[in-house]
Amino acid sequence: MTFQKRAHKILELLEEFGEVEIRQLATKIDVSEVTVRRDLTAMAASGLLYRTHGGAMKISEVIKPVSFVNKAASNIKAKDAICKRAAEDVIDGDVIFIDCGSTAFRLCQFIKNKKIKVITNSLPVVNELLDSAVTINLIGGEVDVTRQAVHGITAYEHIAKYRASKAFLGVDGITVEGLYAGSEHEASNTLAMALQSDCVYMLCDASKVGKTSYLRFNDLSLVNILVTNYNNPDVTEFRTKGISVLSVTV
Amino acid sequence: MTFQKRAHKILELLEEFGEVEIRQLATKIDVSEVTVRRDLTAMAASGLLYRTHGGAMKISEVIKPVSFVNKAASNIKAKDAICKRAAEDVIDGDVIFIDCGSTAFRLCQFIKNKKIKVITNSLPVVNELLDSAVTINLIGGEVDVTRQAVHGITAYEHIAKYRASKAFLGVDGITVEGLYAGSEHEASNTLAMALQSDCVYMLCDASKVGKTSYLRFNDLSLVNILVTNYNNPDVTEFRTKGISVLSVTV
DNA sequence: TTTTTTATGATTAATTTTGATCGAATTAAA
DNA sequence: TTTAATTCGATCAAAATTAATCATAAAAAA
Repeated sequence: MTFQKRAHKILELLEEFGEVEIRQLATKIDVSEVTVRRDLTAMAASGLLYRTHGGAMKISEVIKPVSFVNKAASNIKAKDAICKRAAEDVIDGDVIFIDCGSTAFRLCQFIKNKKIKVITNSLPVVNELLDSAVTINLIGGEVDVTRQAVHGITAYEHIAKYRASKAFLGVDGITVEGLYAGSEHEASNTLAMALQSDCVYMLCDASKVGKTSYLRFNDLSLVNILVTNYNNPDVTEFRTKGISVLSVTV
Repeated sequence: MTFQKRAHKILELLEEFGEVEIRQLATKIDVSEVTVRRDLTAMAASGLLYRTHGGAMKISEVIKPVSFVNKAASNIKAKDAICKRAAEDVIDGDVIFIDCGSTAFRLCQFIKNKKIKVITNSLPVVNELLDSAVTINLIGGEVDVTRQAVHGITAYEHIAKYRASKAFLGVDGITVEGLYAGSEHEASNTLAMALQSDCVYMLCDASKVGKTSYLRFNDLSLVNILVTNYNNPDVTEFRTKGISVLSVTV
C-alpha cells in the first residue's frame, strides 16, 4: 500500500464522515499509527485536510478562525463597558446625539428605557431603539449604504437645527493633538453634533487612543469627556488639556 | 471529542439559543466544566463568541443589520400588480418620491435595478433599497414608531428642498371629491411630496377607490395619474376630472 | 551485486489535552 | 453595605497524543 493509495482512502473516509481518528485509520488501512500520523501530517501540509489531536477533519468542517473573526467583536467588551459607563450620565429629559459607528451603537442597549430624545444619523441605532421608550429624531439626507448612516449637506443642516444636552460620538483616532476621522463625511457629522451639544462625550476603546488617522478634523477642545478603557499613564496628558477622562475596566 | 468538534457544537447551540451556560455545555458535550471554560476562553479570544460570567453569548454583529419590516398584509397581489405597472414608467435618471405605506413599499422590488434617486420617509423602503442600485435620500425628522416612517415639520421642510420628476404616493381614500388621509402627519407628507413633483402617481388598490376617510386634505387636482385595479365604469369620472387612470388586472 | 535511498515500525521523550484543586475575583443576596 | 455563593484563573498531575530517534525492510540507483 503506497502513500498515494492511503491518502486516497483517507480522503474518501473524510468525505464520508467529516472526521477520522488515527486509531481507526491504522486498523482500516492496516498500517501502524505512526505511519498514519505521518500521512496526515503530510496531507495537512498540502492543505488536503485539517489535522486535529488524534485525527483529522475535513477542511470545510473546521471553523476557520480568520474568516469568522469579527475584528471589532474582540472589542465588544471594551465598547460595552465604555457605553455602560457613559449611559450612567444620561438622565430622563436629556436630548442626546448618537453618532454612527460601532462604538456609539452599543450605547443603545443601555438607554432603551430612559425617557429621552435621541437624534441620530445611524440606521442601526434607529432600528435598535424603535421598540423602546425613547423618542427618535432621524437626521435626513443621502444614505451611505456601507456605513448604514445618513451623510451630506442636508444632514449637516439638519443637525444644526437641533440643540442637545449631550453628544455621544466616536472617532477613528484621538491624540492630544486632535481628533481624527476616516472620511470627510464622518468628520462633518461628528463635528456638527459636537457643536450643537452642551457636553461632548467621546467614546473610544483603547485601540483608538493615541492613534491618528486619515483626517485631523478638529483639535481636542471639542471634547468634554473621554470615556475609554485605555489605562495608560498618559491619559493625564488629556486631563491637562482640560478633558475629563472616565476610565473603565473591561 | 476534539476541541474542534466541541467548538462546532458550542457555536451551534449558541446559534440556536443565543446564550449558553457552562454547566449545560459540560453535560451536553460530556466533558468537565474546566474544559468547557477553556474552550470558551479560546473561542472568545478568536472572537467567535462573547464570554459572560458562567457561560457565553452569541456575538451580536457589530452593527445589527437593519431590518425594518413592512407588514403589508392585505391585497398583496393587487398592490404588486399596481406597483409593477407604475414601475414601468420609472426610467434611469429619474428622481422619485416614495411615500410611506404598504402600497408604495411594494414598488421597491420593481425599481431595485434602476439608476435613479429615491427620496423617501419610509424606513422599510430604505431597508429594502439598501442593497440596490438606487441612491437613497432619507427624509429627516421625528420617527413615527408605529408607521416606521419620518414625520413632522422638519420632514416637511426637508421635502420642500428637493424636486422630483415623479412621486409615488398612497392615500387612505380617493373619490372625485378629493383625497383622504388617516392622519394629519400622513397628509402633510403626501401633500409635500406631491407639490415637489412634476408628475404625481397615486397608487390605490380597489379598497381605497371611492372611499373617504378621517381627513380630506386636498382636492383631486393634485393627482396626475391614478394606478389601480379598480375596474368599475365610474373610473371615467376620474378621467373627466383630468386624471389619467392606469387600470391593472390582478 | 552492492550501495544508497526511502518507507515503515518500534521505542522513548516531549507536548498537548484534560480534569482536579484551591485561592482570588465576581456576582447575587441579605 | 456586608455576606454567601458562584465562577474564574492558576497550578499541578494524569492520560493521551505527538515528535524525535533509531533500527529494519523494501525499493531504487550505482
